[in-house]
Amino acid sequence: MLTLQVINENPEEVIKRLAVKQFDGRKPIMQVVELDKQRRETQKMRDENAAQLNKMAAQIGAFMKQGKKDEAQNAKEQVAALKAANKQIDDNLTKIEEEIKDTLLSIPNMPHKDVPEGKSSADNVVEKEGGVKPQLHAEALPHWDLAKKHNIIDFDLGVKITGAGFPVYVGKGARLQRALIQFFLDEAGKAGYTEIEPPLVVNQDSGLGTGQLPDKEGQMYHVQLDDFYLIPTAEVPVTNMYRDVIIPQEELPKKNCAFSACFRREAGSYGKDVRGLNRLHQFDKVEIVRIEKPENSYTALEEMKAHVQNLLEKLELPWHILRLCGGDTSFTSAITFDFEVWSAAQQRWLEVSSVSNFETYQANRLKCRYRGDDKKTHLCHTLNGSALALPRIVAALLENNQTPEGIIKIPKVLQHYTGFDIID
RNA sequence: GGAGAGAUGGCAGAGUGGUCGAUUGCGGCGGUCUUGAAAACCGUUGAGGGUCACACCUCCGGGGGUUCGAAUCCCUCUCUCUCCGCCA
Repeated sequence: MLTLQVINENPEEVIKRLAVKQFDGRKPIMQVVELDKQRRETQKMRDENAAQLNKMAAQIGAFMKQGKKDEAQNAKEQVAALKAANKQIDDNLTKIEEEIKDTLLSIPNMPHKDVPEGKSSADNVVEKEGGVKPQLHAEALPHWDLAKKHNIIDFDLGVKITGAGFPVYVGKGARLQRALIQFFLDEAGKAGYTEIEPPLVVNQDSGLGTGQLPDKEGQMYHVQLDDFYLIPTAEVPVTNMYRDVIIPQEELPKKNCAFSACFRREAGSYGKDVRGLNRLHQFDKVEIVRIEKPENSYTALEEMKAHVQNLLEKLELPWHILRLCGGDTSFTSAITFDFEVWSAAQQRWLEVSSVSNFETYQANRLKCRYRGDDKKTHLCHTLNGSALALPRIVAALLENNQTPEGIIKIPKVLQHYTGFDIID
């Protein structure tokens, strides 16, 4: 969530920048400013009463010690009246604080100044591209047909065992998954990211910390018996490692990577967009997460983009980078770049990575801080990106690398991991 | 799952109703001494709110209660440890 400090400093500027995200912030921002003023006044009253009460309690203690029973009794009666008054103020203060928090939670992150105007994905800007789109032969198949033909991914079996969106990878298909995971983790390791194997279920506090809760409650699988949530991305457990932590500044940046299965309910999705591997309820992903000092976070963001680009180039896939417009940038993000790969048989781009800088928005909720040269605590910047999500990479690899001979070629860089160079 | 013990500042560990936001040790930081370092000695060292700055307020796992007054008593939740059982 945004900090009160930023909002109080220049509410008009905040409103203006939120408008880039197609968010009308006037009402909530002004409400926060007003509520915060009330909070300060109310707290002042409460504190003064509390100080008075503390003083009298100490006095009573002194009277008791000296055996002045009457004076003590007299003071006790005065305290009772004060206490009743303070209870009222205290309740009021709690109410105001809750209202401020709820309002703050309803306000999205401010977009960075480099985020382009725009309402929807149609307004995203292609920033950079690379690779060559392959020309497929006449009998080329989409990946779901290829998966069936070569018996490497069984969607029907997944439906039988669990339901739609939970494919079963078989033989070389399973091996390819493992190869990609290993490849991505190795590359992240080489780039200086410390590998984490996180829990796949998290508690409510963690969901709140990274912003999945309360607004995206319906998108996560909820284990009701224990009140746990299946993670939609490793970002959740990994970023929450730094919840309620003050990091010595010499330990920054924190660079972590993690492989995990990801679980998403994807309520409301349907149609051709969800065919085959295009959209799943369970999928594999390697995530990179960084905790940075504010002055370094945009350099870090560029490094992360370069890292993802490098992965796609090594996999020899046609790619491009989208700079998301305000309307398409997520609630918590200040700026986001999406990477898409060209799926030759489907003749469409598939999103395989999303790299974002959240600046202090997540850190404020997480209370993730560092101690600066001034010996004071400051909020960190948090960033994350997929590096990479598997299913659509697999879709593109299968489709783009199929040959007229009816085999699928494995990119060189993966052969060492798969142990085979073709799927026949 | 059964029985018991516990949760205090970066760590260790006192504190069982009154000036305790918390003894002490370690660690950290600053200084004295030293050519430099170590040792020794002195000082300092939690977070948040509030203020121009002070004052002041809140926080001893979370929530609630008793009391003029709670780290200390009561209720409740969560977590940790030990023993037993089960088990990849």
